[in-house]
Amino acid sequence: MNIEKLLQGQITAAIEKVFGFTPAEGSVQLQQTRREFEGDITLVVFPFVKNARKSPEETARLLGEYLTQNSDLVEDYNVVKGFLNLTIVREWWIKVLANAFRQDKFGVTEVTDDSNLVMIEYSSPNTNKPLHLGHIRNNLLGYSLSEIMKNNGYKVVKTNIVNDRGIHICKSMYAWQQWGEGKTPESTGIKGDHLVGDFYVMFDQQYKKEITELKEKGVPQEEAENIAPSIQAARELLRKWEANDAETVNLWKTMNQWVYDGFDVTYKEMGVDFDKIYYESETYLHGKDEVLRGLKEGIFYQKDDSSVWADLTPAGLDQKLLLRSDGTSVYMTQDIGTAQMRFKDYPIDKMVYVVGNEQNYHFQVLAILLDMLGYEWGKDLYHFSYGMVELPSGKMKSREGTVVDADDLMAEMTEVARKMGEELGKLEGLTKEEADRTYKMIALGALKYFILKVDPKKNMTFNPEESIDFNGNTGPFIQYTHARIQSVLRKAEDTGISIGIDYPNDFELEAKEKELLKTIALFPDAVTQAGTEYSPAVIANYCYELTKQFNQFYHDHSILNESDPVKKSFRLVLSTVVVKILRTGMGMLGIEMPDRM
RNA sequence: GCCUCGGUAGCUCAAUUGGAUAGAGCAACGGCCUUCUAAGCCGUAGGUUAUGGGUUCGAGUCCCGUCCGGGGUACCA
Repeated sequence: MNIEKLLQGQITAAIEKVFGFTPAEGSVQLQQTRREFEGDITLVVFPFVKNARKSPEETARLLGEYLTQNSDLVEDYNVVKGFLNLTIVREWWIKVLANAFRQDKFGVTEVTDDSNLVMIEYSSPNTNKPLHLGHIRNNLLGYSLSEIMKNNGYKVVKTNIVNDRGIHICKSMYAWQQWGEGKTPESTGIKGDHLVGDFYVMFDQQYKKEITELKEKGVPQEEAENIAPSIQAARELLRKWEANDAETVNLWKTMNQWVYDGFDVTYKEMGVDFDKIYYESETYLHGKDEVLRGLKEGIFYQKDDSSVWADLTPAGLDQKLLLRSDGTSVYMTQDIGTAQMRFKDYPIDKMVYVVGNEQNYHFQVLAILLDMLGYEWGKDLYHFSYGMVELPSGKMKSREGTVVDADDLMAEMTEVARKMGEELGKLEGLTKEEADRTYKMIALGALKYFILKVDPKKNMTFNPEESIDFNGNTGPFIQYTHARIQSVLRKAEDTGISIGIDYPNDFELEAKEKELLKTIALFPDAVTQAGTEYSPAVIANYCYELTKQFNQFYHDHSILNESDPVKKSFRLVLSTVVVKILRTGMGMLGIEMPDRM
């Protein structure tokens, strides 16, 4: 039950009664009362002053007077300029707490058999190099979004399309053939994805060298890029692969497997997973079939060089290539095939692609193409377009060695967490395993929160020089508060205090307690908003706000040493509910909450 | 060139979608541990919201211009 919705109805009725007109749809605007003013909920009265034919102050005063007299929710009011600040009866806030305490899953919508199914694609790596910071943002957003949708009552299928095929992996394969000396992850002790990535770098160095040499001989840049022996060799591998050459396919399988094994470790460390994995090598042929069908049905057209194109000028766009002149497929072809397979495999109500904003155009086109091909769900696909992660020096560039490696970053953060934890010496009673688990929890909490608290649509800056904070508006701050509450609750349990949710009529709330209750009451709205806006940041900011509120309360009022048993009981309920919300909320960000730290 | 997204405190980010005196954290400075975990709490300082106009009771938010930056505009993905 939502206080604003209830009030909206009462205020509409009040306006009709007091001023004799019906307010326009959506004109009853309610907001949280700012902390510097008295009151809980504020009505903006400007939209009504014209019809009320009174000054803003007078309009507000008359409404406030009426509501205080006639509403069971409003116990007092005050007017500041055109703002009517309403004080909600104390019983309401107590009821909110009791509700949250009793409910098994406060603030979330449970999934039922009738729930809509949303498929969320995220991660979708190339298999020629290890995951980096950019992938981390993608993975964290995708995982978090999945959790948020689940908590908004959707069935969720998490999916990953692995780009296992193409010129990029052939480059690593060629380099391995040239300079690999039979090296494997086992023989070198190097994680598979990193090993393959090393060869990709080797290829690039060789390729660059060849281009330079050719240019010195007077070959123009563009031609040099095209005829360099290494790129020719890589292309030859791609041709052999497409022709199903046994040796090539074997090497491809072997090296991809190294990468998958490496990715598995990274995903596990990051705490993300998938329900269904698609491989481009299996979907691209379906895409090709679809494009050829489109050609036969006159939806697409062919040029003299036999390349296949779509005419998107009716949609205000350009011409788009779908098959190369040599018949091989492009990125778009593959995505058409993947989409088709997915809709065959699952009863998808909504398809979400978690892909960076550099591909906005691609997904705009994909939606149109699917629509042209006759899939009614095509235009409904949702591109969850997020911003890039930049370094203080600008964009990350793998060639310049400025990429922040995912494995390294997580390991470094864990070390920082360990050092700090050992300095503070708070985990002394724990076994080494428990302490290690906690340090990892804190490190990942810091990293995940740092990334997810930012509006996903915006670019963000990451400075690898300054390690991520553990104080202030951070994951560990919230984790720490959770651990402190758990500690109090453990002690309460040990002493066998009974906690109840029935309070006498004269039970008074402290100011900090009421602030906390108001914030608790907002949790369901935050979950809903995060779902409709596809925004983990909404959850992160909410959790921070709640945590801050709790810490202020915790600082000012003792829980276990409170002499009044009713107050003590009330505060324990309050603490229990905060723990519950933080676990649910941070869970939606993929962040675990330690009981000690 | 064209399309598109953005510019908020020294730094990293908010701002209930057009509402009150633009808020947090970090960094700086000053307080608070004999008391439920100080990874905490309180305070000081920090802003012409890139810039010029417009719309209205009200603009960081909407419209137009200018400047600066990102991305896209590939027979790359």
